[in-house]
Amino acid sequence: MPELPEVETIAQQLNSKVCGRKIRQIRLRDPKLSGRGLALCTSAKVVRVERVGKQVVFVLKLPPPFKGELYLSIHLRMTGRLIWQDGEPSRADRVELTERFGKVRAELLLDNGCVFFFDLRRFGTIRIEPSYEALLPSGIDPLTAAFTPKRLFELLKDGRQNLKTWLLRQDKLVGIGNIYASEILHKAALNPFRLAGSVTAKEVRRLHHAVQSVLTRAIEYGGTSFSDFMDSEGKNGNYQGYLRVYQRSGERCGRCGGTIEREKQNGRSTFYCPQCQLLHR
DNA sequence: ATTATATCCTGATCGC
DNA sequence: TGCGATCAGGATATAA
Repeated sequence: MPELPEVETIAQQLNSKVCGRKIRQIRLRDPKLSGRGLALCTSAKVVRVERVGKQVVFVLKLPPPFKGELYLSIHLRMTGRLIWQDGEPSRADRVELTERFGKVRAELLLDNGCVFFFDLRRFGTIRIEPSYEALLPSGIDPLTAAFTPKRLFELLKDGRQNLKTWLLRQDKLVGIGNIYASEILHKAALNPFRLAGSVTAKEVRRLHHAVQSVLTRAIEYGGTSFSDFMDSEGKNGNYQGYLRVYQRSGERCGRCGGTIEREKQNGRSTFYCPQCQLLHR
């Protein structure tokens, strides 16, 4: 389940492989995927690969006579994976990859290798946009300078949802999913059941710091691998060893020794320590 | 207008 | 052994 750190990891890795390379062809192997605009990408050059929200975006420069850039966005949703393979993929390569990751949903053939898109549950999407603005989600990216405690406070202040559910809202902050929402609230020692709008200025500063530090640290460790995430090399991330609450119900809280619990909020599991996170409501 | 819920998918797991 | 039910959760369409 790729969230911001996992998508960032994949985008960085792919960028190092395909920056400056030429796209030879894009093949869609799943009729559920829209092929709109994809033909335009043939012979385009990859300017860079970057993360935009939770999307992996290939910034493309079109061959003459076209002008300007084109944006190929892949959203991995729940189970999407992008796996890089050097050189021309052989029949044996495909067989091996399919055994590991399932059916190929799409493939991007470049002049130095191939990006395979696997996606067990097929929630992921591919789309082409003619402008960068069209890609931008409405929420603010928590790893940009625009994300300040003041801004966070303003966003939170009218929130009538519980804090945990609020953190998952991509129209407010982009990139946080179910794993990091729990981790962030634990780090900030905040009650997941609190009304978002009830958080004080002091608490907002703690939350702001927790958002940035948890996400940054997770990127440093190459993301979290639970069941579905693997990087573009097909390897696991390492942050799962540093998770404090997620999937740790029944274990001891590393901060206060309390027992971590799991509870559903709006249909999604939340992991938290009742002893050090429920002090304020 | 804002928030809650159903939906999309498939494989793993569980109780009977 | 097998079968149906449940769970996992990102984002969106639809309902409340």
